Amino acid sequence: MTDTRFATILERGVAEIITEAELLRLLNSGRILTLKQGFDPSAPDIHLGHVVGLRKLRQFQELGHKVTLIVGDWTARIGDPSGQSATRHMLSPNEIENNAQTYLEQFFKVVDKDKTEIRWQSEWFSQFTLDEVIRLTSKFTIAQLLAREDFNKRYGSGNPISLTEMLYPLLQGYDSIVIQADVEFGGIDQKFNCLVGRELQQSTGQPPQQVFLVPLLIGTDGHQKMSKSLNNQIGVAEHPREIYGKVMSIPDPLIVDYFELVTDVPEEEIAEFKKQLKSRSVNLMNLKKRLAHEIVRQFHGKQAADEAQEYFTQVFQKREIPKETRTVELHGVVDISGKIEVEVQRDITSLIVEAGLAKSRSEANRLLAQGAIEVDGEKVSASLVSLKDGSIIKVGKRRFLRMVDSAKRKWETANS
RNA sequence: GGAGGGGUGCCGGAGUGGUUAAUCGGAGCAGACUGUAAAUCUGCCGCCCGUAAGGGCUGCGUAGGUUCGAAUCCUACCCCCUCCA
Repeated sequence: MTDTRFATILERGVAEIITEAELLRLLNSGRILTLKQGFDPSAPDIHLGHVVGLRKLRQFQELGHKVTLIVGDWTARIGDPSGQSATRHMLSPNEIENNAQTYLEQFFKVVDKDKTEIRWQSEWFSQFTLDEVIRLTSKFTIAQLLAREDFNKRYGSGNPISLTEMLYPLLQGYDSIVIQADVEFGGIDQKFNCLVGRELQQSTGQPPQQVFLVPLLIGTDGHQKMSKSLNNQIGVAEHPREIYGKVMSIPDPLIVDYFELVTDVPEEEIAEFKKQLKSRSVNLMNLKKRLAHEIVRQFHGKQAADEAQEYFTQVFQKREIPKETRTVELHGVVDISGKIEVEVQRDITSLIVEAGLAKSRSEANRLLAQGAIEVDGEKVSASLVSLKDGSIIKVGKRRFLRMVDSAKRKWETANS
């Protein structure tokens, strides 16, 4: 915009900035800004949806600013307002601690640890008195809270809203006062909560924080925002192959969004992609492979990304057996007298249940009946199958198992 | 304080005495097609035993009861929601 130095940071992957002019002024002031980011330790796993905002934090850090990460151990205790039947159990201090730990590990895959300060809500909320609660709540009216879209919808349609849900944004806002946040980051769905922080800061004479809202990333289902509870997420801590595969499975129209929001691929290149997509002069699958590679590399390094790509090509495009497969001991190939039996009969359904390729015996039976099980490339229909050392069992498209008989191997080395 | 509505499988939501492991939709899984895309078609979709045919167990908020038989009827209890005050 006005300043080319901040062009990318203020334009790419941004849903809304409140207020942009003020934020620009702060950026130009030369002051080290306090960037606020909060999280509830109730959901420790970070997925690509979170990464959109975290990447922004990172970009600000690269300009020299400082992140203050707030561990919402108190808001998590109240329970995030979203479930109707959500019988949310109180998190134990232990769980919170563990969740926070997991979260931090993943958080610092994106955000610079050295420029981050971690604060716990309990530092201030555990001392909170009723007097302070009353003072805090007195600053807001029901009408103000009902202005929030989701509350309003629920209220209008006769759905319940609990008091603690109303308290939630106030607590989050209070955090901003304590750490004197200059900018709060969040997804566009956090707009209301962040704005409450602004109001609260003003009411105590603090300059109001700027609010930096990023778009919500659509999940692998192609419709709804990425979220763990919708099971359409791609977690940053997932296995590289898994991340790669999940990216490959996103619907095509999402490709450009993903490039923009979760990769560093330059804007010009993305513009080129768009052009190519329009004229259909690019192979979509290759573009997607590039995307998947970029994303895996970001969290697990180039080597892992290469490996995941190779795996994908091999297993899904060429339909080959992956090089490394889980192995399972196949007993009984060598009989008591030491003679080698070439094959052994095994009950395939119980075998794949034991190996964890199917959840239950019933499921295994179903898979068998549906022709989803192959042994050494041959579809299996009876439950008794002949296996030998080195046999490969394939269940569905992507579950593999290699049978190994170490006794046989030993026998062979001993007799050679 | 008063009145009313409701608790069914992962989710939504039918079902008011037997043919109900429970209609239907979504999600999920598998097969065909394929680019682990989209679209489409087909099948599956509680657990256990059985190669199979088949059998057993558990299940409609909880606990009892009526009945040859209950998600469905009765009793008590628990929980949730809405409206009025």
